[in-house]
Amino acid sequence: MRAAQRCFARLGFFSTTMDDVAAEAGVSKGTPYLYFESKAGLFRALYEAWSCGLSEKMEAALSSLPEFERRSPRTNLRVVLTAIGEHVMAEPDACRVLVEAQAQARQLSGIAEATATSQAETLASFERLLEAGVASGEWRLAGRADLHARLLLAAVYGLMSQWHLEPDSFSWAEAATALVNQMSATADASQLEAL
Amino acid sequence: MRAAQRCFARLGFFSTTMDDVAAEAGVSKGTPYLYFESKAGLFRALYEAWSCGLSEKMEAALSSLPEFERRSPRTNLRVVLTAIGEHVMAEPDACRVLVEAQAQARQLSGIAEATATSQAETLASFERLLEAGVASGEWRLAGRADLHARLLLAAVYGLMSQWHLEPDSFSWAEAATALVNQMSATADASQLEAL
Amino acid sequence: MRAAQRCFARLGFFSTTMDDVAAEAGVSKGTPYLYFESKAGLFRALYEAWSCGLSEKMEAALSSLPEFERRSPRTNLRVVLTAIGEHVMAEPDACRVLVEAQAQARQLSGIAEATATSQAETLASFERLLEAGVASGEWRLAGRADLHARLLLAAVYGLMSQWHLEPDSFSWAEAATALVNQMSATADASQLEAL
Amino acid sequence: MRAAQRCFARLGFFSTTMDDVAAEAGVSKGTPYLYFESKAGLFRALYEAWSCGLSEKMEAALSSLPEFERRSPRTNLRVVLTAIGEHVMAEPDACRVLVEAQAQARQLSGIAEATATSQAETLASFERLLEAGVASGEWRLAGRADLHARLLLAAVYGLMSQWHLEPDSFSWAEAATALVNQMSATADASQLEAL
DNA sequence: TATGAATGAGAGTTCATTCAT
DNA sequence: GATGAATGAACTCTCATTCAT
Repeated sequence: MRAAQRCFARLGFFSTTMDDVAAEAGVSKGTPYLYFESKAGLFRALYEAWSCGLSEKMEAALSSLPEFERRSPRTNLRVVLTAIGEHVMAEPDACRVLVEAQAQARQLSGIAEATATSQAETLASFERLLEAGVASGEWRLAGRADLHARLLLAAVYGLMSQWHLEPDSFSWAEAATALVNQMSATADASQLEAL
Repeated sequence: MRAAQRCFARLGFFSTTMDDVAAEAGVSKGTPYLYFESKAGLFRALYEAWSCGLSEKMEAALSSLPEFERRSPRTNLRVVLTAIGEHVMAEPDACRVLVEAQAQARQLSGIAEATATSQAETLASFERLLEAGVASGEWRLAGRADLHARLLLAAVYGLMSQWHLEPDSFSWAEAATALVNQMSATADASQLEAL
Repeated sequence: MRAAQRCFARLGFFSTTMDDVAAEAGVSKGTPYLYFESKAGLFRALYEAWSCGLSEKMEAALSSLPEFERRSPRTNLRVVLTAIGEHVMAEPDACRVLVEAQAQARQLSGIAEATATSQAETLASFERLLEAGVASGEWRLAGRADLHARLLLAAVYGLMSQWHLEPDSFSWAEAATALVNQMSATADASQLEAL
Repeated sequence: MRAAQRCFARLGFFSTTMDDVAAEAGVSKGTPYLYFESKAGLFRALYEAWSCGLSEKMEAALSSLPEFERRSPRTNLRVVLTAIGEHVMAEPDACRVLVEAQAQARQLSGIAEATATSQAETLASFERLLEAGVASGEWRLAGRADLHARLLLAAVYGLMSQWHLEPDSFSWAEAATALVNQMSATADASQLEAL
């Protein structure tokens, strides 16, 4: 029942009651318990579904294209960020669930591990992407790929966070482009410096 | 009672009970109500205290130095990011409160406005900073100062968010340096392009 | 749950806890809230049920008899007072609820209007009754039907009030008879005076 | 501190807090406890003061006049009812306290006995008054002096009760006159019947 | 499979009362 | 005598969860 997502997105985990969820889904109070162990379990399921979806989309966006290695790292990064943006904008409610899950990770049983895993995955993806750029010789990051990956992750998470509060305050596409430019410029600058 | 901060930081707003707060503070259940209207009021007070402190530190870090205009924008940015980092690291619990407040802004009565205000302020600070760099002729951002300010904000918030989950997973100082470098490189690149 | 009535009757609205009510009803703490919005709502429901019942009984006692107009006003009044007496004695606990509701009308949200309405109704009933007696030519009240109606109401309420404190201190039937006699004598005296 | 009276009159015993009382009196929270044992004690003191005052006024109104025995029972009754009316209208707040005390007598520790005593006294006063009328030969009540005394008490209490809810809904003076007339007419009628 | 009445632990909050100053 | 900060028991109400139907 992904109608529960709407509730969590609207009210947050703690302010949503199971009655809300049941009502939104058009079923009775006991029904959700037939499919989910508990409120927390339901939330976790939602979180996991979407964060897996995000990972998959990212991977798909990259690896499904045959000439991955030969494309410029700029393009690769843009593809990934665009995939994220599309995923976010396709399901704003899921995005809100994710933002809350991340912020509450330490309080929500079972979420902590899930977010840790998911973050680590995303971080690794970014890192691979950056290192591929370095390996191709086009970028130079002076051994800080992990640091820049983390900055990317931070920026992406920060953008999602702002976006869930005020969806119209900025354009994901522009922000993504700017992020790509920053990263490129940084890599190029390192290049120049190194010369 | 900033001992309440520890509770909120440890358990989050909703999982913290007023009994927890009272016990942590070593007083009895009714006492917090002598100083704060409600649980939400207490949380709001904590949030506001720290986010004001943050603004002040940022402003102080910049404006107290006489030669603001003549310093390089790189330095200015570093000073600000360092001030933020120090504030965060000085009071990790407060930082956690802020991260939660931001994520829960729509559910916590009175917090929504406060976070909006605080974000807008920070955004404006960053924008002024970037524009000063542009005005000095050292930086060039092709009229996207607001966009880059938002990216900065996103990155900072994202870093805080990661840091509150795993304080030791990266170094604030390094991340700040990298951020400064990114911004500089971006500005320089725009410079070059424009030539 | 009219078992709640027993609690309110025994302890009064403020000294009764919802736990008391639940225990008396043999259900658990939360159950009453499935049927009543709040403690005040429960009380109001009880009050309204009984005061409606009272009105109905009064009306029924009078109007169901076909020869209303032709009976002596003495008889009519006695019928009404007897109906009240029976209602009171049938449910002493409800009577106590009513007495408290009346006395606390200004403090109990929602009760004020209800009591005002209920009193106005009863007053109007009494007035109609007295005026019917006047109209029939048997009684004469020199245009003070409203005043005497109010005195009747006061006496009835005063009797209920005393009765709820000490049920055995007097006999409703005798008191009712005496009231009828007073009213008759008053009307007859006005008659005589007027000759 | 009779300023407490205002609070109890306005909000009722249970809805009045000791803070209200202290604030109304312009002293601090602890001060009332220097003069009264407890909230209930304060309430009791108020109740007793006024109900004693009422008794005294009634007695004074009657007995201070030398020719008590020779005056007509009509006049005596009117004097007493007028004394009550004046007492009520002089201190509406006290009247409200009394009405509540009566209604809550069974819940308010120490009030039950006080109201019982006070009611018994008033009842006895009325009875003496009626019996004096009988003894003088002017009235005849066929041995029901106690019953009529009780009706008088009920009417008086009922009037106070209505008056505290809507002070302007009727005139005490008129009501008192009507009551006197009722009683007289009743007595005269008994007289006639007996002839 | 689905229901929804019932549960009961536990939350936030109030307030009469105390007592060191 | 007067204060008012502190107490903590007790209250109303909520809601995740269960289970007989």
